[in-house]
Amino acid sequence: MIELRGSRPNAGRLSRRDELLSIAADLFAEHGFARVTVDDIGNAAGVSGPALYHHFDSKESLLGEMLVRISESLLSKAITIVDEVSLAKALDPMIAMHVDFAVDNRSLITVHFRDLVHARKADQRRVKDLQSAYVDIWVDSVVADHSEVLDAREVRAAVHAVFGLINSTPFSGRLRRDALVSLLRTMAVAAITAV
Amino acid sequence: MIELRGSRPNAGRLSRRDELLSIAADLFAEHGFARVTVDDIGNAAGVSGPALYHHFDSKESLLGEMLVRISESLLSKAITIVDEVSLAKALDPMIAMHVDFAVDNRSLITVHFRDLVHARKADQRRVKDLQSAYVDIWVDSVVADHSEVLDAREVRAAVHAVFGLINSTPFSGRLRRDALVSLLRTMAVAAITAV
DNA sequence: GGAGTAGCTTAGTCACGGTTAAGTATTCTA
DNA sequence: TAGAATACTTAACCGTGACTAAGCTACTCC
Repeated sequence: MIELRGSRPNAGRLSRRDELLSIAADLFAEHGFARVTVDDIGNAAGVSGPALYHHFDSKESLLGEMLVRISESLLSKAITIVDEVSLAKALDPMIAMHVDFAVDNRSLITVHFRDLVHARKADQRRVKDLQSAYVDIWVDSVVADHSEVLDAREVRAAVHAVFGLINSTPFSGRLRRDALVSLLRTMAVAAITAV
Repeated sequence: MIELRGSRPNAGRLSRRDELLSIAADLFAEHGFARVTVDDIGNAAGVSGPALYHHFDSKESLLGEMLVRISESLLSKAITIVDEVSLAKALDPMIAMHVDFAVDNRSLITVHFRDLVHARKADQRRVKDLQSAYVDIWVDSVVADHSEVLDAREVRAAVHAVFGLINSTPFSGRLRRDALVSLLRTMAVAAITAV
């Protein structure tokens, strides 16, 4: 049994940890967290099962880290945008940003709102808080862009609807990337503008 | 230990089977299929665990039936609409129908596209076929309503995006029912019209 | 060149939960 | 009123899969 361990000082540029996270994301997206075993993840990474525990406390904490990262990433991007342009002008670039993310990270999108229930309570809490902050920025941006008074709860529901629209990428089939991006942007703008 | 079995000849009007299906749907929606035990379902129904096996072959087949029912129900409603009005005029009523469904069945919506992976392969196949037929009707309706030639794959992606928009009801918070219905209809129409 | 450490291995252990077995009470039917 | 059918009960089984233990190898850094 010839092993080529060590012949790969860091094959890609991702740390082992990130590599596992990425591999696990694809597996979770395809089969669901509960249906993927620790051995599955190991095998897909070219190592065997329990090796995972040298990088993560548990299967659940791996999931937790994955989900928290996504939420943090989206939130930080939204904050950056709002820092660069005024709140009232932030909506379009945020739509563009979110569409890019959804198109380029279909697996993460799927896992994110399918397997959150499988994460630890504390991680769920953290993810929900981050999401909530993210939604707040969108809501504030929509409100800031309108002169008339809007019902905040209605805007919130509308923002969630737009997320639903954009996050449909896992079902979008094999459309050319730029065609999909342009389609989703157009639809998202039209939908939120109709409120 | 006093049992009131039999003092309830058919408490509601649902058969035991339907009652279990409904209870399980709520539990699955809240915790996810994999996190709900057979005992949980039994307890919530006032019976104990294995009683379930007098009504279903397995936990998985219960899920399968639940998912297939949803898909069948949506498809049959779409077919009814198309039978009543012309294909080109079917879109608005279909949006209204789908919105009503999504608003009134949040649990089912959640389970439907979160726990499909946990169903038997055969049930997954059936659900996907039904969904596909449902999407086809929408796509045909959109195409029929336009005089210019549309890219079918693009329309398909757009329809999925509208589903994502409408199916956001599990995240919509506590908005008045009619306000939510009207919001989602407006946004859906605007989104699909923008294509 | 030896020690630390990162990263892995295989061989278990152990709890959880779906499922089966076997038996009981109630209602329905001939 | 037998006895079939329905709907349940509790107790037990047992496969699966997360996780632990203990030990090996090969780099890196003084």
